[in-house]
Formats: sequence, structure tokens, C-alpha cells
Amino acid sequence: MPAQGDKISQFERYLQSQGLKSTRERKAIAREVLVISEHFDPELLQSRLRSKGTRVSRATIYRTLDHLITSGLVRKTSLDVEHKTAFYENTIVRGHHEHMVCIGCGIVIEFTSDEIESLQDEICDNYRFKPVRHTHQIMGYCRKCH
Amino acid sequence: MPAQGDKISQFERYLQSQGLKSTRERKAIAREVLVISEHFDPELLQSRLRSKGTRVSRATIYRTLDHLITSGLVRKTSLDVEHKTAFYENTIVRGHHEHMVCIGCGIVIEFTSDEIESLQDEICDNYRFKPVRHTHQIMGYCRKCH
DNA sequence: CTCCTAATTGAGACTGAGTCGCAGTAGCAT
DNA sequence: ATGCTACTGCGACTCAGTCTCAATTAGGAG
Repeated sequence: MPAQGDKISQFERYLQSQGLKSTRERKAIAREVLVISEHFDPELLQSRLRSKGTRVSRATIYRTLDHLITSGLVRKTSLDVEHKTAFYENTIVRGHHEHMVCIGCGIVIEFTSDEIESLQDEICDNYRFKPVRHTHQIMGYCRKCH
Repeated sequence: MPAQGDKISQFERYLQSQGLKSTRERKAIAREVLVISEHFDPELLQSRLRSKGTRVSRATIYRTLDHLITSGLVRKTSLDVEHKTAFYENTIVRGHHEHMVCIGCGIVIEFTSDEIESLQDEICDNYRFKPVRHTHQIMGYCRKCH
């Protein structure tokens, strides 16, 4: 697994290549995002930064998250139709995976399946569809809740 | 495939069983929803009703859609992380299916796979997770767009 | 190091989907 | 027909996310 520093400089290279500036706010956000191992929403991110003494406005949080997505450090996920706020996750700590979400207690279980992935590729082939990303979510009841 | 009338009376039975009333607005909304064979959002539904001379307020649209979901006539789907408005579809015309969404032109291709479904059930078993519903969306480029 | 300019920031106004409270309306059981 | 409730529409409200704009700052040129 690559070190965080590598990823930070990947982001800096991205900024430079786009003629964007490397500001205190952007660095702080990138650093924080890479440390969060869970799903997070913009508000959580802001409050975690604030608790470390870094004040960043809501607008900057959103703007920087977009850059982090474009640069490949962060991925946007939607946990369920019911969630009204967007969720994000960083792409280092969290490899590709799908979600099972418990309707009872809200716990999120992650899973992957190579078999499903390859069936999926097969289906895309049939439709001459070139897949870029996908989400696969199962809602139901976990062991404890049914 | 069951006739629409059946479904309408299923809805009426549901209303009655809940001590809810069968109003002109609810009937009009149910009738219209069963005729739409595409995905739709609340606004489209409202404008289709209006063009038929039935004026129904936004609040009633939302309230009735919730009842239609509870009664099983309608299903809520989210087409993509990017869509900010909710999408719905009726459950008769549209059986269970997954979506491929083209990032280029927005076209939605539907697919199903029994193999994927059973792999999915297997995975749920392993986690002692009782599935209720799921969504599986692939974003990418369709034949025409890549 | 200083200057200069374009990019960035924060504050707050704004937008648009969805919800809520309330006063008037209308099912429906008797 | 009456009366009890649920229902409707309206408009106010909420809340995530976006946008505008004036003030600030990064960072390259000199």
C-alpha cells in the first residue's frame, strides 16, 4: 500500500498540471481525507478539520472534494436511495468493494466478488458497453437485526 | 401481466386497510403512475397530470408516492450518484432489473442476470445477511459514445 | 526580496428537492 | 344528512449543495 506522502504529492502534481495552487486549505483537506478510513460526508470532514484547529469554509470543502475526485484520491459513493447527503471515501485505504446496508441498525458490510465482477464484464460486452465504474448495494437485515 | 384495474384495486385495498381514504387525487396519481412505462420523477408526474387537466399539489404527489411505495405499486430507484432528484418506476410494467447508465448520452440500458442474483444470495448467506432489495448500477459508455 | 496577477478563500445569498403546519375541504360510516 | 377524520393546497421552511463577489494569497518574473 502506498504511503500517504506519495498520495499527497500525487495531488500536488495534479494541482500543478491544472494550473491550480497548492494552498493551506487544500493540503489540510487532502491530509485529513487520507486519514479517514470510513465513509464520510462533507460535514464530518469539516468538523474533523475544525477540531484540529483548521477552519475551512463549506464552499472550499466541496470545491476541494471535486478536485480530489478528479485526481483519483477520492471516490463518491451513495450508500442508499434514502441518504440525502453524498458520501465519500478515499481510494487508498479503501479498495474497490460493494456494500450491504442493514435497514435495522445501519451497519455497512463490505464485500467483493470476482465472479460477479467478471459476469458483469461479460454482460457489458454483450451490450458493447464500456464500464467505467459501478455500484452494487444490497439492503436488508444483518445477523443481529432479523 | 396483471391488468391495471387489479393494481388500482390493490391500492384501494391498501388504503382501506390503513384507514386511509380513496380520494380523487390519489386515484388520479395511481392511474397515471401505472401508465408511465419509464422512470419518472415527481415533477414529470405532476406535469403529466396537469396536461390531462388534473391539478395536484407537489405535497400530495410526494405523499401519495410514499403510499404507492408502501403498497408495493411503485419502487424508488436512484439512477446515479449524480442525480439529485429521486426517480421512481412502477412495479408492473417494469420487473426487477439493473441499470447501465451511459455517461456520454444518458441512455439507460436495463439488464438482469440470474447468475449474479444467485451469487449475491450466496454472499448474503455467508454474512448471515437477509437481503430485502438491491441495486446494481454500471456507469460507462454505450456503443455509440465510446 | 518585491511586485503583480490570477487563482483562492469565506461569507452569505441563492437554488431546488423535499417536508411540514395549518386552515379549509371532502370521504365515508352511521 | 351529520359529524368525525383524514386529505388537500398553500406557502413557509429545511437542508445540501452552488454561486457571487470582495478581499486574500500563492508563486512566477524581475
